[in-house]
Amino acid sequence: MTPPSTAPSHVLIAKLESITDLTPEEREAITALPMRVQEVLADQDLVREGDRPAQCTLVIEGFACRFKFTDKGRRQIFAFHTPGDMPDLLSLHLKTLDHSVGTVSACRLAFIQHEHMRELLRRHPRLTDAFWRDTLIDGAIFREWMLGLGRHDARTRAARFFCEMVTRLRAVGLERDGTVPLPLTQAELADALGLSTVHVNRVVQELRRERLIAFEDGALTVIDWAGLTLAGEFDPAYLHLDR
Amino acid sequence: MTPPSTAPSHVLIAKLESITDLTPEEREAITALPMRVQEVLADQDLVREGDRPAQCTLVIEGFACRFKFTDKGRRQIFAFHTPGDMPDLLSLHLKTLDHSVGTVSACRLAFIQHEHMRELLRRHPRLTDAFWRDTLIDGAIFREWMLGLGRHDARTRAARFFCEMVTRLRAVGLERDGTVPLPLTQAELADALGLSTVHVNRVVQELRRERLIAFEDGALTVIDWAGLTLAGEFDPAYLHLDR
DNA sequence: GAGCGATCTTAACCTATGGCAATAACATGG
DNA sequence: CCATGTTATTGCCATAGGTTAAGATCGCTC
Repeated sequence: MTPPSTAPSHVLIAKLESITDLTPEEREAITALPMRVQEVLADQDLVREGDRPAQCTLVIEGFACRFKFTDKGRRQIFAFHTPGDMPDLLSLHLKTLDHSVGTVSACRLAFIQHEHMRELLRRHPRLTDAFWRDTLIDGAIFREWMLGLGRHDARTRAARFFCEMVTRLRAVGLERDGTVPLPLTQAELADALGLSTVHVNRVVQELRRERLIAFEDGALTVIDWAGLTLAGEFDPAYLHLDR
Repeated sequence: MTPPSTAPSHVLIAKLESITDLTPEEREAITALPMRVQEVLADQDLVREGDRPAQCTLVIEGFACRFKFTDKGRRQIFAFHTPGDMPDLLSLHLKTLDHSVGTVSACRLAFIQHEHMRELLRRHPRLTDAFWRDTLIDGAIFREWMLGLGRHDARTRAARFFCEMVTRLRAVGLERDGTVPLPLTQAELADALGLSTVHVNRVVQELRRERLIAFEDGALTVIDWAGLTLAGEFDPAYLHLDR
Protein backbone atom coordinates (compact mmCIF):
# COMPACT_ATOMS: atom_id res chain seq x y z
CA MET A 1 0.00 0.00 0.00
CA THR A 2 1.01 3.61 -0.39
CA PRO A 3 2.69 5.40 2.49
CA PRO A 4 0.28 6.77 5.08
CA SER A 5 1.56 10.24 4.27
CA THR A 6 -1.87 11.52 3.26
CA ALA A 7 -4.21 12.23 6.13
CA PRO A 8 -7.28 9.99 5.84
CA SER A 9 -9.56 12.99 5.65
CA HIS A 10 -7.88 14.22 2.46
CA VAL A 11 -9.72 11.79 0.22
CA LEU A 12 -12.99 12.79 1.83
CA ILE A 13 -12.32 16.46 1.24
CA ALA A 14 -11.32 15.74 -2.35
CA LYS A 15 -14.51 13.77 -2.87
CA LEU A 16 -16.74 16.46 -1.40
CA GLU A 17 -14.99 19.11 -3.43
CA SER A 18 -15.77 17.13 -6.56
CA ILE A 19 -19.46 17.74 -5.92
CA THR A 20 -19.59 20.96 -3.87
CA ASP A 21 -17.33 23.71 -2.55
CA LEU A 22 -15.94 23.91 0.96
CA THR A 23 -14.73 26.81 3.07
CA PRO A 24 -11.37 26.58 4.84
CA GLU A 25 -13.19 26.17 8.16
CA GLU A 26 -15.19 23.28 6.79
CA ARG A 27 -12.08 21.60 5.46
CA GLU A 28 -10.48 22.07 8.83
CA ALA A 29 -13.46 20.62 10.67
CA ILE A 30 -13.33 17.55 8.46
CA THR A 31 -9.63 17.16 9.05
CA ALA A 32 -10.28 17.33 12.79
CA LEU A 33 -12.82 14.50 12.61
CA PRO A 34 -11.69 11.61 14.82
CA MET A 35 -11.14 8.53 12.69
CA ARG A 36 -9.85 5.05 13.28
CA VAL A 37 -7.87 3.84 10.29
CA GLN A 38 -7.66 0.17 9.46
CA GLU A 39 -6.43 -2.07 6.67
CA VAL A 40 -8.85 -4.75 5.50
CA LEU A 41 -8.28 -7.63 3.10
CA ALA A 42 -10.32 -8.16 -0.06
CA ASP A 43 -13.76 -9.81 0.10
CA GLN A 44 -14.47 -9.02 3.72
CA ASP A 45 -17.90 -7.99 4.94
CA LEU A 46 -17.77 -4.66 6.76
CA VAL A 47 -21.41 -4.46 7.83
CA ARG A 48 -24.23 -6.84 7.08
CA GLU A 49 -27.88 -6.45 6.25
CA GLY A 50 -29.70 -6.03 9.54
CA ASP A 51 -26.75 -4.54 11.42
CA ARG A 52 -27.20 -1.34 13.41
CA PRO A 53 -23.83 0.34 13.04
CA ALA A 54 -22.66 3.10 15.37
CA GLN A 55 -20.07 4.36 12.94
CA CYS A 56 -19.62 5.27 9.31
CA THR A 57 -17.01 3.87 6.97
CA LEU A 58 -14.79 5.97 4.74
CA VAL A 59 -12.88 4.35 1.90
CA ILE A 60 -9.36 5.75 1.82
CA GLU A 61 -7.86 3.30 -0.59
CA GLY A 62 -9.24 0.36 -2.55
CA PHE A 63 -12.73 -0.61 -3.69
CA ALA A 64 -15.78 -1.47 -1.62
CA CYS A 65 -19.28 -2.48 -2.66
CA ARG A 66 -22.84 -2.69 -1.39
CA PHE A 67 -24.96 -5.74 -2.11
CA LYS A 68 -27.78 -7.99 -1.10
CA PHE A 69 -28.72 -11.61 -1.72
CA THR A 70 -31.91 -13.09 -3.06
CA ASP A 71 -33.49 -15.89 -1.04
CA LYS A 72 -32.15 -18.24 -3.70
CA GLY A 73 -28.65 -16.95 -3.11
CA ARG A 74 -28.29 -14.74 -6.16
CA ARG A 75 -26.37 -11.56 -5.47
CA GLN A 76 -27.01 -8.05 -6.72
CA ILE A 77 -24.32 -5.43 -6.26
CA PHE A 78 -25.85 -1.96 -5.93
CA ALA A 79 -22.76 0.19 -5.98
CA PHE A 80 -19.00 0.21 -6.05
CA HIS A 81 -17.28 2.68 -3.77
CA THR A 82 -13.96 4.30 -4.37
CA PRO A 83 -11.62 6.41 -2.23
CA GLY A 84 -13.46 9.30 -0.62
CA ASP A 85 -16.82 7.48 -0.57
CA MET A 86 -18.74 6.63 2.57
CA PRO A 87 -20.71 3.50 1.64
CA ASP A 88 -22.75 3.42 4.83
CA LEU A 89 -23.24 7.13 5.44
CA LEU A 90 -26.95 6.37 5.32
CA SER A 91 -26.66 4.49 8.62
CA LEU A 92 -26.66 7.92 10.20
CA HIS A 93 -30.39 8.16 9.51
CA LEU A 94 -31.48 4.58 8.80
CA LYS A 95 -30.92 2.67 12.00
CA THR A 96 -30.77 -0.79 10.57
CA LEU A 97 -28.96 -1.47 7.34
CA ASP A 98 -31.02 -2.99 4.54
CA HIS A 99 -27.99 -4.26 2.65
CA SER A 100 -24.42 -5.35 3.28
CA VAL A 101 -21.16 -3.54 2.62
CA GLY A 102 -17.95 -5.35 1.83
CA THR A 103 -14.49 -4.85 0.39
CA VAL A 104 -13.83 -5.79 -3.21
CA SER A 105 -10.08 -5.29 -3.10
CA ALA A 106 -7.80 -4.86 -0.12
CA CYS A 107 -8.70 -1.50 1.40
CA ARG A 108 -7.53 1.11 3.78
CA LEU A 109 -10.60 2.32 5.62
CA ALA A 110 -11.40 4.91 8.25
CA PHE A 111 -14.24 4.54 10.74
CA ILE A 112 -16.00 7.59 12.12
CA GLN A 113 -18.35 7.36 15.08
CA HIS A 114 -21.87 8.53 14.37
CA GLU A 115 -21.70 10.96 17.27
CA HIS A 116 -18.70 12.67 15.70
CA MET A 117 -20.43 12.90 12.35
CA ARG A 118 -23.52 14.34 13.98
CA GLU A 119 -21.46 16.87 15.89
CA LEU A 120 -19.72 17.93 12.68
CA LEU A 121 -23.03 18.34 10.83
CA ARG A 122 -24.63 20.23 13.70
CA ARG A 123 -21.78 22.74 13.70
CA HIS A 124 -21.64 23.04 9.91
CA PRO A 125 -25.06 23.06 8.28
CA ARG A 126 -23.49 23.50 4.85
CA LEU A 127 -21.74 20.19 5.36
CA THR A 128 -25.10 18.62 6.12
CA ASP A 129 -26.19 19.84 2.71
CA ALA A 130 -23.01 18.52 1.13
CA PHE A 131 -23.39 15.04 2.60
CA TRP A 132 -27.09 15.02 1.84
CA ARG A 133 -26.23 15.94 -1.72
CA ASP A 134 -23.75 13.09 -1.79
CA THR A 135 -26.43 10.58 -0.79
CA LEU A 136 -28.72 12.06 -3.43
CA ILE A 137 -26.08 11.49 -6.09
CA ASP A 138 -25.82 7.97 -4.77
CA GLY A 139 -29.53 7.65 -5.49
CA ALA A 140 -29.11 9.13 -8.96
CA ILE A 141 -26.55 6.44 -9.72
CA PHE A 142 -28.96 3.77 -8.51
CA ARG A 143 -31.59 5.10 -10.88
CA GLU A 144 -29.17 5.06 -13.76
CA TRP A 145 -28.31 1.45 -13.01
CA MET A 146 -32.03 0.68 -12.82
CA LEU A 147 -32.47 2.10 -16.29
CA GLY A 148 -29.72 -0.21 -17.43
CA LEU A 149 -31.00 -3.30 -15.61
CA GLY A 150 -34.54 -2.74 -16.82
CA ARG A 151 -34.16 -1.38 -20.31
CA HIS A 152 -30.66 -1.82 -21.73
CA ASP A 153 -29.16 -4.93 -23.25
CA ALA A 154 -26.04 -6.51 -21.85
CA ARG A 155 -23.51 -4.78 -24.08
CA THR A 156 -24.96 -1.32 -23.48
CA ARG A 157 -25.10 -1.97 -19.76
CA ALA A 158 -21.46 -2.98 -19.62
CA ALA A 159 -20.32 -0.06 -21.76
CA ARG A 160 -22.14 2.51 -19.64
CA PHE A 161 -20.77 0.92 -16.49
CA PHE A 162 -17.22 1.36 -17.73
CA CYS A 163 -18.02 4.95 -18.72
CA GLU A 164 -19.34 5.69 -15.25
CA MET A 165 -16.39 4.22 -13.43
CA VAL A 166 -13.87 6.11 -15.56
CA THR A 167 -15.75 9.36 -15.03
CA ARG A 168 -16.03 8.90 -11.29
CA LEU A 169 -12.45 7.80 -10.79
CA ARG A 170 -11.22 10.66 -12.91
CA ALA A 171 -13.21 13.07 -10.74
CA VAL A 172 -11.33 11.98 -7.64
CA GLY A 173 -7.97 12.03 -9.39
CA LEU A 174 -7.36 8.31 -9.84
CA GLU A 175 -6.82 8.36 -13.59
CA ARG A 176 -3.23 7.86 -14.80
CA ASP A 177 -2.71 8.41 -18.53
CA GLY A 178 -6.03 7.09 -19.67
CA THR A 179 -6.04 4.18 -17.25
CA VAL A 180 -8.08 3.75 -14.14
CA PRO A 181 -7.90 1.12 -11.39
CA LEU A 182 -10.84 -1.29 -11.56
CA PRO A 183 -10.01 -4.38 -9.51
CA LEU A 184 -13.17 -6.35 -10.28
CA THR A 185 -13.54 -9.95 -11.38
CA GLN A 186 -16.01 -10.75 -14.14
CA ALA A 187 -18.16 -12.46 -11.52
CA GLU A 188 -18.41 -9.22 -9.55
CA LEU A 189 -19.20 -7.36 -12.74
CA ALA A 190 -21.93 -9.91 -13.41
CA ASP A 191 -23.47 -9.32 -9.99
CA ALA A 192 -23.48 -5.59 -10.63
CA LEU A 193 -24.86 -5.79 -14.16
CA GLY A 194 -27.47 -8.44 -13.41
CA LEU A 195 -25.91 -10.91 -15.82
CA SER A 196 -24.26 -14.33 -15.67
CA THR A 197 -20.47 -14.47 -15.58
CA VAL A 198 -20.49 -16.25 -18.90
CA HIS A 199 -22.41 -13.50 -20.56
CA VAL A 200 -20.27 -10.80 -19.00
CA ASN A 201 -17.32 -12.54 -20.51
CA ARG A 202 -18.94 -12.55 -23.94
CA VAL A 203 -19.77 -8.88 -23.71
CA VAL A 204 -16.42 -7.74 -22.34
CA GLN A 205 -14.69 -9.58 -25.13
CA GLU A 206 -16.96 -7.93 -27.62
CA LEU A 207 -16.02 -4.49 -26.28
CA ARG A 208 -12.37 -5.49 -26.46
CA ARG A 209 -12.72 -6.82 -29.98
CA GLU A 210 -14.34 -3.55 -31.01
CA ARG A 211 -11.27 -1.80 -29.61
CA LEU A 212 -13.30 0.28 -27.18
CA ILE A 213 -11.58 -0.77 -23.96
CA ALA A 214 -8.77 -2.75 -22.43
CA PHE A 215 -9.73 -4.39 -19.15
CA GLU A 216 -7.18 -6.60 -17.46
CA ASP A 217 -5.09 -6.89 -14.32
CA GLY A 218 -7.54 -4.85 -12.32
CA ALA A 219 -7.26 -1.82 -14.56
CA LEU A 220 -9.45 -0.31 -17.23
CA THR A 221 -8.17 1.65 -20.20
CA VAL A 222 -10.53 3.39 -22.54
CA ILE A 223 -9.23 3.09 -26.07
CA ASP A 224 -12.12 4.82 -27.82
CA TRP A 225 -14.08 7.15 -25.54
CA ALA A 226 -16.43 8.34 -28.26
CA GLY A 227 -17.21 4.79 -29.25
CA LEU A 228 -17.68 3.66 -25.67
CA THR A 229 -20.04 6.46 -24.71
CA LEU A 230 -21.99 5.78 -27.88
CA ALA A 231 -22.21 2.07 -27.11
CA GLY A 232 -23.30 2.85 -23.58
CA GLU A 233 -25.58 5.79 -24.39
CA PHE A 234 -23.61 7.50 -21.67
CA ASP A 235 -24.38 11.01 -20.45
CA PRO A 236 -22.57 11.89 -17.21
CA ALA A 237 -25.23 14.38 -16.11
CA TYR A 238 -26.57 11.99 -13.48
CA LEU A 239 -23.23 12.04 -11.66
CA HIS A 240 -23.80 15.73 -10.89
CA LEU A 241 -20.11 16.56 -11.00
CA ASP A 242 -21.09 20.18 -11.44
CA ARG A 243 -17.76 21.61 -10.57
CA MET B 1 -62.15 14.73 -6.25
CA THR B 2 -62.58 14.83 -2.51
CA PRO B 3 -63.49 18.10 -0.85
CA PRO B 4 -60.53 20.35 -0.09
CA SER B 5 -61.33 20.09 3.58
CA THR B 6 -57.91 18.69 4.50
CA ALA B 7 -55.09 21.22 4.52
CA PRO B 8 -52.51 20.20 1.90
CA SER B 9 -49.82 19.94 4.54
CA HIS B 10 -51.71 17.20 6.38
CA VAL B 11 -50.65 14.44 4.01
CA LEU B 12 -47.06 15.59 4.32
CA ILE B 13 -47.21 15.48 8.09
CA ALA B 14 -48.82 12.05 7.97
CA LYS B 15 -46.11 10.83 5.63
CA LEU B 16 -43.27 12.18 7.77
CA GLU B 17 -44.84 10.71 10.87
CA SER B 18 -44.85 7.32 9.20
CA ILE B 19 -41.06 7.42 9.19
CA THR B 20 -40.12 9.74 12.08
CA ASP B 21 -41.68 11.67 14.95
CA LEU B 22 -42.50 15.36 14.91
CA THR B 23 -42.91 17.93 17.68
CA PRO B 24 -45.98 20.18 17.72
CA GLU B 25 -43.78 23.11 16.65
CA GLU B 26 -42.49 21.16 13.70
CA ARG B 27 -46.00 20.20 12.65
CA GLU B 28 -46.99 23.81 12.92
CA ALA B 29 -44.04 24.99 10.86
CA ILE B 30 -44.97 22.53 8.12
CA THR B 31 -48.58 23.68 8.20
CA ALA B 32 -47.38 27.26 7.81
CA LEU B 33 -45.38 26.39 4.71
CA PRO B 34 -46.62 28.47 1.75
CA MET B 35 -47.97 26.15 -0.91
CA ARG B 36 -49.71 26.61 -4.22
CA VAL B 37 -52.27 23.86 -4.77
CA GLN B 38 -53.19 22.72 -8.24
CA GLU B 39 -55.15 19.94 -9.91
CA VAL B 40 -53.40 18.14 -12.74
CA LEU B 41 -54.76 15.59 -15.20
CA ALA B 42 -53.33 12.12 -15.63
CA ASP B 43 -50.22 11.55 -17.76
CA GLN B 44 -48.86 15.07 -17.54
CA ASP B 45 -45.18 15.81 -17.16
CA LEU B 46 -44.48 17.95 -14.11
CA VAL B 47 -40.76 18.42 -14.57
CA ARG B 48 -38.52 16.99 -17.22
CA GLU B 49 -35.00 15.62 -17.26
CA GLY B 50 -32.67 18.60 -17.53
CA ASP B 51 -35.03 21.07 -15.86
CA ARG B 52 -33.79 23.26 -13.02
CA PRO B 53 -36.86 23.62 -10.84
CA ALA B 54 -37.20 26.38 -8.25
CA GLN B 55 -39.89 24.55 -6.34
CA CYS B 56 -40.71 21.12 -4.94
CA THR B 57 -43.82 19.10 -5.66
CA LEU B 58 -45.96 17.48 -2.99
CA VAL B 59 -48.51 14.85 -3.95
CA ILE B 60 -51.74 15.49 -2.07
CA GLU B 61 -53.94 13.10 -3.96
CA GLY B 62 -53.36 10.68 -6.79
CA PHE B 63 -50.29 8.90 -8.10
CA ALA B 64 -47.13 10.35 -9.66
CA CYS B 65 -44.04 8.65 -11.02
CA ARG B 66 -40.42 9.31 -11.90
CA PHE B 67 -38.95 7.96 -15.11
CA LYS B 68 -36.42 8.27 -17.86
CA PHE B 69 -36.17 7.15 -21.46
CA THR B 70 -33.50 5.19 -23.23
CA ASP B 71 -32.11 6.64 -26.46
CA LYS B 72 -34.17 4.01 -28.22
CA GLY B 73 -37.31 5.29 -26.54
CA ARG B 74 -37.75 2.58 -23.94
CA ARG B 75 -39.01 3.88 -20.63
CA GLN B 76 -37.98 2.88 -17.13
CA ILE B 77 -40.11 4.02 -14.22
CA PHE B 78 -38.01 4.43 -11.07
CA ALA B 79 -40.69 5.10 -8.50
CA PHE B 80 -44.36 5.64 -7.93
CA HIS B 81 -45.32 8.41 -5.54
CA THR B 82 -48.38 8.51 -3.40
CA PRO B 83 -50.01 11.20 -1.25
CA GLY B 84 -47.50 12.76 1.13
CA ASP B 85 -44.53 12.09 -1.15
CA MET B 86 -42.33 14.77 -2.65
CA PRO B 87 -41.05 13.24 -5.89
CA ASP B 88 -38.61 16.03 -6.64
CA LEU B 89 -37.43 16.90 -3.17
CA LEU B 90 -33.96 16.11 -4.43
CA SER B 91 -34.07 19.21 -6.63
CA LEU B 92 -33.27 21.11 -3.46
CA HIS B 93 -29.70 19.85 -3.68
CA LEU B 94 -29.32 18.64 -7.26
CA LYS B 95 -29.69 21.68 -9.45
CA THR B 96 -30.61 19.95 -12.66
CA LEU B 97 -32.98 17.00 -12.67
CA ASP B 98 -31.61 13.77 -14.10
CA HIS B 99 -35.07 12.29 -14.69
CA SER B 100 -38.63 13.37 -15.32
CA VAL B 101 -41.61 13.44 -12.99
CA GLY B 102 -45.16 13.01 -14.20
CA THR B 103 -48.65 12.21 -13.04
CA VAL B 104 -49.99 8.68 -13.41
CA SER B 105 -53.54 9.45 -12.41
CA ALA B 106 -55.27 12.79 -12.01
CA CYS B 107 -53.62 14.46 -9.03
CA ARG B 108 -53.99 17.25 -6.59
CA LEU B 109 -50.54 18.69 -6.07
CA ALA B 110 -48.93 21.39 -3.97
CA PHE B 111 -45.87 23.34 -5.05
CA ILE B 112 -43.46 24.72 -2.50
CA GLN B 113 -40.79 27.22 -3.42
CA HIS B 114 -37.25 26.07 -2.69
CA GLU B 115 -36.60 29.18 -0.63
CA HIS B 116 -39.48 28.29 1.67
CA MET B 117 -38.25 24.73 2.06
CA ARG B 118 -34.76 25.98 2.83
CA GLU B 119 -36.09 28.43 5.36
CA LEU B 120 -38.07 25.66 7.05
CA LEU B 121 -35.06 23.37 7.20
CA ARG B 122 -32.77 26.11 8.47
CA ARG B 123 -35.14 26.81 11.35
CA HIS B 124 -35.78 23.14 12.14
CA PRO B 125 -32.66 21.00 11.86
CA ARG B 126 -34.62 17.93 12.95
CA LEU B 127 -36.81 18.37 9.89
CA THR B 128 -33.67 18.41 7.76
CA ASP B 129 -32.89 15.01 9.22
CA ALA B 130 -36.45 13.84 8.58
CA PHE B 131 -36.43 14.88 4.92
CA TRP B 132 -32.93 13.54 4.45
CA ARG B 133 -34.14 10.26 5.93
CA ASP B 134 -37.02 10.31 3.49
CA THR B 135 -34.67 10.61 0.52
CA LEU B 136 -32.57 7.80 1.97
CA ILE B 137 -35.63 5.56 2.12
CA ASP B 138 -36.26 6.54 -1.46
CA GLY B 139 -32.80 5.21 -2.21
CA ALA B 140 -33.49 2.02 -0.28
CA ILE B 141 -36.53 1.42 -2.46
CA PHE B 142 -34.43 1.95 -5.58
CA ARG B 143 -31.99 -0.67 -4.36
CA GLU B 144 -34.77 -3.12 -3.71
CA TRP B 145 -36.08 -2.59 -7.21
CA MET B 146 -32.55 -3.08 -8.54
CA LEU B 147 -32.39 -6.42 -6.78
CA GLY B 148 -35.62 -7.33 -8.51
CA LEU B 149 -34.59 -6.05 -11.95
CA GLY B 150 -31.23 -7.74 -11.77
CA ARG B 151 -31.89 -10.97 -9.96
CA HIS B 152 -35.59 -11.86 -9.69
CA ASP B 153 -37.78 -13.41 -12.36
CA ALA B 154 -40.88 -11.65 -13.61
CA ARG B 155 -43.40 -13.29 -11.28
CA THR B 156 -41.33 -12.59 -8.16
CA ARG B 157 -40.75 -9.02 -9.27
CA ALA B 158 -44.45 -8.40 -9.76
CA ALA B 159 -45.40 -10.01 -6.47
CA ARG B 160 -42.90 -7.99 -4.49
CA PHE B 161 -44.04 -4.83 -6.21
CA PHE B 162 -47.62 -5.43 -5.11
CA CYS B 163 -46.40 -6.17 -1.58
CA GLU B 164 -44.49 -2.92 -1.48
CA MET B 165 -47.35 -0.80 -2.71
CA VAL B 166 -49.80 -2.30 -0.24
CA THR B 167 -47.37 -1.77 2.62
CA ARG B 168 -46.61 1.82 1.67
CA LEU B 169 -50.21 2.78 1.04
CA ARG B 170 -51.26 1.18 4.29
CA ALA B 171 -48.61 3.23 6.12
CA VAL B 172 -50.17 6.47 4.92
CA GLY B 173 -53.70 5.28 5.66
CA LEU B 174 -54.96 4.59 2.16
CA GLU B 175 -56.02 1.01 2.73
CA ARG B 176 -59.79 0.36 2.90
CA ASP B 177 -60.75 -3.18 3.97
CA GLY B 178 -57.88 -4.97 2.33
CA THR B 179 -57.99 -2.87 -0.82
CA VAL B 180 -55.62 -0.19 -1.90
CA PRO B 181 -55.82 2.29 -4.79
CA LEU B 182 -53.37 1.42 -7.56
CA PRO B 183 -54.38 3.26 -10.73
CA LEU B 184 -51.74 1.79 -13.02
CA THR B 185 -52.10 0.32 -16.47
CA GLN B 186 -50.25 -2.86 -17.27
CA ALA B 187 -48.04 -0.82 -19.59
CA GLU B 188 -46.97 1.38 -16.68
CA LEU B 189 -46.37 -1.69 -14.59
CA ALA B 190 -44.22 -3.05 -17.40
CA ASP B 191 -42.11 0.11 -17.46
CA ALA B 192 -41.60 -0.16 -13.72
CA LEU B 193 -40.79 -3.86 -13.69
CA GLY B 194 -38.56 -3.79 -16.74
CA LEU B 195 -40.84 -6.16 -18.67
CA SER B 196 -42.96 -6.06 -21.81
CA THR B 197 -46.68 -5.39 -21.42
CA VAL B 198 -47.43 -8.83 -22.76
CA HIS B 199 -45.36 -10.49 -20.13
CA VAL B 200 -46.77 -8.34 -17.36
CA ASN B 201 -50.18 -9.53 -18.48
CA ARG B 202 -49.07 -13.16 -18.31
CA VAL B 203 -47.65 -12.70 -14.83
CA VAL B 204 -50.54 -10.70 -13.40
CA GLN B 205 -52.94 -13.33 -14.63
CA GLU B 206 -50.82 -15.98 -13.02
CA LEU B 207 -50.99 -14.20 -9.67
CA ARG B 208 -54.73 -13.87 -10.12
CA ARG B 209 -55.12 -17.51 -11.05
CA GLU B 210 -53.17 -18.47 -7.94
CA ARG B 211 -55.66 -16.43 -5.94
CA LEU B 212 -52.99 -14.18 -4.48
CA ILE B 213 -54.36 -10.84 -5.66
CA ALA B 214 -57.20 -9.07 -7.39
CA PHE B 215 -56.07 -6.17 -9.52
CA GLU B 216 -58.66 -4.30 -11.53
CA ASP B 217 -60.29 -0.91 -11.88
CA GLY B 218 -57.29 0.86 -10.47
CA ALA B 219 -57.39 -1.00 -7.20
CA LEU B 220 -55.40 -3.84 -5.71
CA THR B 221 -56.77 -6.37 -3.24
CA VAL B 222 -54.52 -8.87 -1.60
CA ILE B 223 -56.35 -12.15 -1.27
CA ASP B 224 -53.51 -14.17 0.22
CA TRP B 225 -50.90 -12.02 1.94
CA ALA B 226 -48.80 -14.96 3.11
CA GLY B 227 -48.76 -16.39 -0.37
CA LEU B 228 -47.96 -13.08 -1.98
CA THR B 229 -45.07 -12.24 0.33
CA LEU B 230 -43.73 -15.74 -0.24
CA ALA B 231 -44.02 -15.38 -4.01
CA GLY B 232 -42.29 -12.00 -3.81
CA GLU B 233 -39.71 -12.89 -1.16
CA PHE B 234 -40.96 -9.73 0.47
CA ASP B 235 -39.46 -8.32 3.66
CA PRO B 236 -40.60 -4.76 4.40
CA ALA B 237 -37.44 -3.87 6.32
CA TYR B 238 -36.15 -1.74 3.45
CA LEU B 239 -39.12 0.60 3.75
CA HIS B 240 -37.87 1.64 7.19
CA LEU B 241 -41.35 2.21 8.57
CA ASP B 242 -39.88 1.99 12.05
CA ARG B 243 -42.76 3.52 13.82
C1' DG C 1 -76.12 3.41 -30.60
C1' DA C 2 -72.26 3.66 -33.89
C1' DG C 3 -67.59 4.70 -33.83
C1' DC C 4 -63.30 5.40 -31.55
C1' DG C 5 -59.37 5.01 -28.49
C1' DA C 6 -57.39 2.90 -24.68
C1' DT C 7 -56.50 -1.22 -22.40
C1' DC C 8 -56.28 -6.01 -21.83
C1' DT C 9 -55.83 -10.71 -23.65
C1' DT C 10 -54.19 -14.51 -26.47
C1' DA C 11 -51.36 -16.78 -29.78
C1' DA C 12 -47.26 -17.87 -32.60
C1' DC C 13 -42.83 -17.26 -33.14
C1' DC C 14 -38.08 -15.53 -32.03
C1' DT C 15 -33.78 -14.18 -29.46
C1' DA C 16 -30.95 -12.60 -25.77
C1' DT C 17 -29.27 -14.49 -22.09
C1' DG C 18 -28.81 -18.33 -18.65
C1' DG C 19 -27.00 -22.91 -17.13
C1' DC C 20 -23.75 -26.29 -17.22
C1' DA C 21 -19.49 -28.24 -18.03
C1' DA C 22 -14.95 -28.64 -19.83
C1' DT C 23 -10.68 -26.31 -20.60
C1' DA C 24 -7.19 -22.82 -20.28
C1' DA C 25 -4.43 -19.54 -18.01
C1' DC C 26 -2.39 -17.84 -14.18
C1' DA C 27 -1.00 -17.09 -9.52
C1' DT C 28 0.30 -18.88 -4.96
C1' DG C 29 2.39 -21.65 -1.64
C1' DG C 30 5.08 -25.49 -0.49
C1' DC D 1 8.50 -27.82 -10.09
C1' DC D 2 4.10 -29.52 -8.63
C1' DA D 3 -0.51 -29.04 -6.54
C1' DT D 4 -4.22 -26.20 -5.84
C1' DG D 5 -7.47 -22.47 -6.29
C1' DT D 6 -9.20 -18.66 -8.69
C1' DT D 7 -10.46 -16.47 -12.83
C1' DA D 8 -11.24 -16.34 -17.73
C1' DT D 9 -12.77 -18.59 -21.91
C1' DT D 10 -15.47 -21.56 -25.02
C1' DG D 11 -19.21 -24.48 -26.59
C1' DC D 12 -23.69 -26.39 -26.46
C1' DC D 13 -28.28 -26.45 -25.32
C1' DA D 14 -32.36 -24.60 -22.64
C1' DT D 15 -35.67 -21.02 -21.56
C1' DA D 16 -37.63 -16.74 -19.84
C1' DG D 17 -39.22 -13.19 -21.78
C1' DG D 18 -39.63 -10.14 -26.14
C1' DT D 19 -42.02 -9.02 -30.49
C1' DT D 20 -45.69 -8.67 -33.47
C1' DA D 21 -50.17 -8.84 -34.49
C1' DA D 22 -54.88 -9.97 -34.02
C1' DG D 23 -58.88 -9.89 -31.32
C1' DA D 24 -61.75 -8.74 -27.23
C1' DT D 25 -63.60 -5.30 -23.78
C1' DC D 26 -64.90 -1.30 -22.13
C1' DG D 27 -65.88 3.20 -21.62
C1' DC D 28 -66.63 7.71 -24.15
C1' DT D 29 -68.31 10.93 -27.32
C1' DC D 30 -71.05 12.64 -30.97
